[in-house]
Amino acid sequence: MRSHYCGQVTEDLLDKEVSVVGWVHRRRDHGGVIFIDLRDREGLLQVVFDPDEPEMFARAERLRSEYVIQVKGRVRSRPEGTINDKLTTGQIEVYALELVVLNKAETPPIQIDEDDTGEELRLRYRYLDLRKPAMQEKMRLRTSVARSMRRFLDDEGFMDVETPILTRATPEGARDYLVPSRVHNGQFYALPQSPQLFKQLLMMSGFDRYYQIARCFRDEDLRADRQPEFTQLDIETSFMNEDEIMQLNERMIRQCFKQVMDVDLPNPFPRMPYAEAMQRFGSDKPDMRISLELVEVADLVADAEFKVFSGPAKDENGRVAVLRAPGGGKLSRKEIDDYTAYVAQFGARGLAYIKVNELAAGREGLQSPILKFLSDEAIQGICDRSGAADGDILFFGADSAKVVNEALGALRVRLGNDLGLVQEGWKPVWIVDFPMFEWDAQEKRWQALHHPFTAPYAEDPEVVKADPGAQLSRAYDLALNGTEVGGGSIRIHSMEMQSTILEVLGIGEEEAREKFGFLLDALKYGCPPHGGLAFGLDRLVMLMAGASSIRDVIAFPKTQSASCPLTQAPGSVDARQMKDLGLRLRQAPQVETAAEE
RNA sequence: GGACCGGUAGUUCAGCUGGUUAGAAUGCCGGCCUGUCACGCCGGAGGUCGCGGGUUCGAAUCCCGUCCGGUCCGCCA
Repeated sequence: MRSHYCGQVTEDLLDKEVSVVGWVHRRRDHGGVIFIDLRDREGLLQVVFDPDEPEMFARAERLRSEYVIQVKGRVRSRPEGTINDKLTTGQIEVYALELVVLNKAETPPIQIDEDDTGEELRLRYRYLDLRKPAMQEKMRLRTSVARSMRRFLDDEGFMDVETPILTRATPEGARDYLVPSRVHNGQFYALPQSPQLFKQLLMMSGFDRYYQIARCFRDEDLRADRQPEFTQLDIETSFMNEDEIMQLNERMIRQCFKQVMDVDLPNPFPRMPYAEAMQRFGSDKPDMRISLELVEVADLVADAEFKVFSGPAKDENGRVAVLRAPGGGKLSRKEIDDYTAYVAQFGARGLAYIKVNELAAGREGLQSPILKFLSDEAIQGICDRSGAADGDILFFGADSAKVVNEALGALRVRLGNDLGLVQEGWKPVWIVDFPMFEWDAQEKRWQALHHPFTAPYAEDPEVVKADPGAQLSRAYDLALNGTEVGGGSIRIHSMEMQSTILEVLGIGEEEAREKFGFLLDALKYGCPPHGGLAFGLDRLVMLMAGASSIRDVIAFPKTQSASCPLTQAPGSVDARQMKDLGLRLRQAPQVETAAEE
C-alpha cells in the first residue's frame, strides 16, 4: 500500500484503507478520542484514534508536535453532526488502524502553525521555519515561476549553459567576493556579479539563444530586496533588436503570470523613456499603480522673492516641482513633519506645502507658510497646473534635479500608500532610452548608467566621444509595481565602440587589456549583434508572493549583516587551511591600554 | 560610514514618568472531559529583563558603551 499525501486523501478514497505519513501538527484529546492533525506539504488531515484499540491509543497519547508518524487507517467521512464551518482539516478523516512513530521530536523552539516569530530565530531554525505552510507555499511559488520560465525558454529554443562561479574580478560595479587561490599564491578568483561577459562570449560562440538561472554575488550592504547572493534569470540572444527582446520577454512574463497566478498582464507592456519617468515620477522604476505625478513649476517661481524656489528654478541643474496629494489637506502638522523628515533622508532641506482649503477663495482659501513669498500669478499657475482641488495638499521640491526627483519620487510612493491611493493589480512598465553615462562629480569622470558593455544609439564612436552626456543607450529596464525586476540592453559588438566606451569611462588601454582583454579579443573574431536581459528572480517571486523581503522567498538567506544564523557563516578557518593559502591568521587587534580620551 | 526602531518566560508581547515577590497570552508538563479542529476546564513548571559599565538607598525602567536583529541613506556598473 503506497503512502498518500494528506491532501490526496479525498472522497474517492472513502472506505478504502490508506497509509499516510506526515508531521504531527497538533494533537487534540477529547475524552476518549484523540485527534491528530497530520501535516505534509499538501495540507492537513485529521486522524482519529479510538480507545477501542487500547494499545495503539496509549501510544497515540504520547504523540507530540512534530513527531513524524505513519498511520494506516480507513478513510471515512466525519460522523453526522460533527461537520461545522470551523473545520480546518476537511470533511474526510482517517480512522487509525496502525500507528508507527518514524521519529520523535523535541518541542520546537518556534511554532510551526503561527507566523509571528522573530526573523533571527526563524533563520536559526530555518529548517523548521520552512515547514510552515506559508513558507512551503512561497517556495513552491518560486519553483513554479522558475519552471514556467524554463519551459517558455526551452520551447523557444534557448540553451541552458552554465558559466563559472570562480572567475575574474571586475573593475567597475559592485565590490567582488574574493576567493584566494591555493595554486597561485597571492592571487584571487572573484565570484561573478553576473554572468554578463560569459553570456556575451557565448553569443560570439554561436549559441544564439542562451539562458541560465544564475547565482550572482555582490559584496555590498544588504536591504530588504538585496542579498549578497541572489538569483537572476539570465538571458542573451544574437540578431535580435531591443524590440524583439522586449517582446519575447514580455511574452515570457505574461505566460508566467498566467500559468502561476492566473493573472492577465497588459499586452503589450507600456514603455516610457527614462527622461519622462524622471520628470513625471522622479524615479526610473515608477510605481504605475499610483496616479500622483510631479509637476514642473520652475518657470512660475523663477522670479519669486523666495530664494529656496528661485535659486533652483534658475539653475540648469535645478528643479522645482509640485506633488499634489488628493485629500492631503487633512494631514496634521505632525504628519507633515514626519514627511519632512522622510524627504530629508534623500537630501531635501525642507518640505514646503500649501493646503488647499477653498480654491474659489483664491489666496484666502489657501494655507501655507510660503504663501507670502509667491505672487498671485504664481499661485494661480501652480494650482492650475497641478490640478489642485479643495481638500488637497501640494508638496514642493526645490533643489538639484537629483534631490527633487529622489525626495518627491519617494514621497509620492509613501503618500500613495499612506493615503490609500495605490490601485490593485499589476502594472509593468518598460523604461527605455536611458542616458549612457552619468557624471560622477566626486571622481570627476563619467560612469556607465548600466554597464560598460551597453550599446549607445549612436553608431559612430567619434560622436560618443564628442558628447558623452548626450548619448542614450539601447538599454531597457522592466519595473513592476515600483520594483525593478529586470534589465538589459543591446550590447556593443564592435571592438572600436567597446574601446571608445572604456576610454570615456576613464579605463585606460592597459587596464582595459588587463581586465577585459579576452572580451576585446573576442570582439575581433566576428561578433554577432546581440543583447539580452536578466530578471531578479528573488524580487519577482517576492512581489508575486506578496512578501515584503526577498529573504522570505530564499530558502537560506543572510541577515542584514550578511551572516547566517543557521550555519554561523562566515566563520574562521583553521591555521592549516590558512597556511595552504599562504595567508596568516589575522593578528588580534592591539588592546588600547590608555584610557579613552 | 550614517539615521531610526527593537532586544523582558520556549515563543509573541505588556511593564520602562526608578520602589514589595517582573505580568499576560500562547507553547510545555500533569489532571479532567466520548467528536474535537485556535476545542474546553483545573493545576504546575518556566525569567542572568542581550552584554558591560555608570548614576542611585534602590535600575527591566535613567545615562554611556557594546553586541545582535530590522528599516532606510550612502553603497548596489
